[in-house]
Amino acid sequence: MVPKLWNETIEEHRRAVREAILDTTWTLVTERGLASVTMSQIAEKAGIGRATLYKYFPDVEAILFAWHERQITRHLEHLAALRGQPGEAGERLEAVLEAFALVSHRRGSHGVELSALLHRDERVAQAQQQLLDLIRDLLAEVAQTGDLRDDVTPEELANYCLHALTAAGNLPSTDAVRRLVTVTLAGLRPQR
Amino acid sequence: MVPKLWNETIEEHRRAVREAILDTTWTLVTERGLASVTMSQIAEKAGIGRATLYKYFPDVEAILFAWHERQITRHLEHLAALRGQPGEAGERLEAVLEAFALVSHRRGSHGVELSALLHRDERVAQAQQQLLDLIRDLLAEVAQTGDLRDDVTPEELANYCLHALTAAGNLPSTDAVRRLVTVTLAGLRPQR
DNA sequence: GATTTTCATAGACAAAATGTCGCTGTCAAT
DNA sequence: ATTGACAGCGACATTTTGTCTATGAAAATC
Repeated sequence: MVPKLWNETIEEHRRAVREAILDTTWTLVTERGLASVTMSQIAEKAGIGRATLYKYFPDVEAILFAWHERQITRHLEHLAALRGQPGEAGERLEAVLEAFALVSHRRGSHGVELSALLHRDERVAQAQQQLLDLIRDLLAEVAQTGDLRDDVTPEELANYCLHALTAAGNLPSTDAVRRLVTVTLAGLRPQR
Repeated sequence: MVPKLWNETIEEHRRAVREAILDTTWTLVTERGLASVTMSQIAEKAGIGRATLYKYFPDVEAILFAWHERQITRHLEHLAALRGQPGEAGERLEAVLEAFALVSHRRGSHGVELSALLHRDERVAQAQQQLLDLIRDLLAEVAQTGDLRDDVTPEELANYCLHALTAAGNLPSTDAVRRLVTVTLAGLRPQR
């Protein structure tokens, strides 16, 4: 799993080992379930000594934190790119929300499982906050155009959006995800 | 923690021990976090022998499953009672959704944490399904009155509701929870 | 009322997992 | 070429786990 001899620089090597640990751990979690994953198993499957593993992470939870942080960061980059594109604020909002819903849909109930479990972690919470900020700011933009209800703050609406869209994890088809986005957006519009 | 001598019937005693195990485990989880909770700790804190604990539950995960099942059952009874009261379908829907949101609000992020983690369990999934069914049926009733959008099935709308309302766990005040319910309901109404 | 059966409890043991220390060998800087 | 830094891992003490068995109290039977 991990190159035995260091062909690259040492820093690059450490990064590669770290990645391998993260991937291996995630594989084990999806295969055997969360509770049965041990440091011993991870080390063996990753092809490194158990003591070495402890040089990288203090325990299984820390590995899962790191894995989840990596996931969130990737998704954040994706969503930030969508948000930064040219166009109407309303359209960009829809694009971002749909992208988030599709991510939730792909990872199914597994991802939700962990994201909830790991909420307590400092860095994960921070990444989640960035996600919330991104939506909040976009909602504030939409508010400028008058296409947003004004009886609830963008902050609270962003919180509503993220939770509502995690429902995509339970849906069977991408069509259903589309409908979910539509419904969620309907909650945001100004009320007569 | 647990009565040493059996003053009650034996069945009653077992139930009491079981409850004590559930409560103790939950206390430990909230105090020290999920990963650090062991069967040894639980047995010690509950005041029973470790081997005895294994007669009740095979591992920590099973205890958490049971705890969560108990929680869901309690909430289900509460919500079912609200649903069965007399009155307009729309009003009962609002009452049920608000009650669910308040439950999510009270347990904060902790409860959500676990409810997600434990989704894989058979019985918990079943209980969650009952919750979904309850909302779905109520939504179908509302549909009869024409106060529900008809481009999405009650099934999917129920899924949307439950997830959107778990956002209450992140909210600071019950006023904010009220607003969340309002927004969520807005997503359900027929679109012009 | 005496007995037998049932079963809750916990002591004890083996196996597994954990966390750490120290030695070995490689990389990088001087 | 020498040396400091550090990745890797063997090995040990400790903790946790899972199970087996003995003890004794409650319930059932006679």
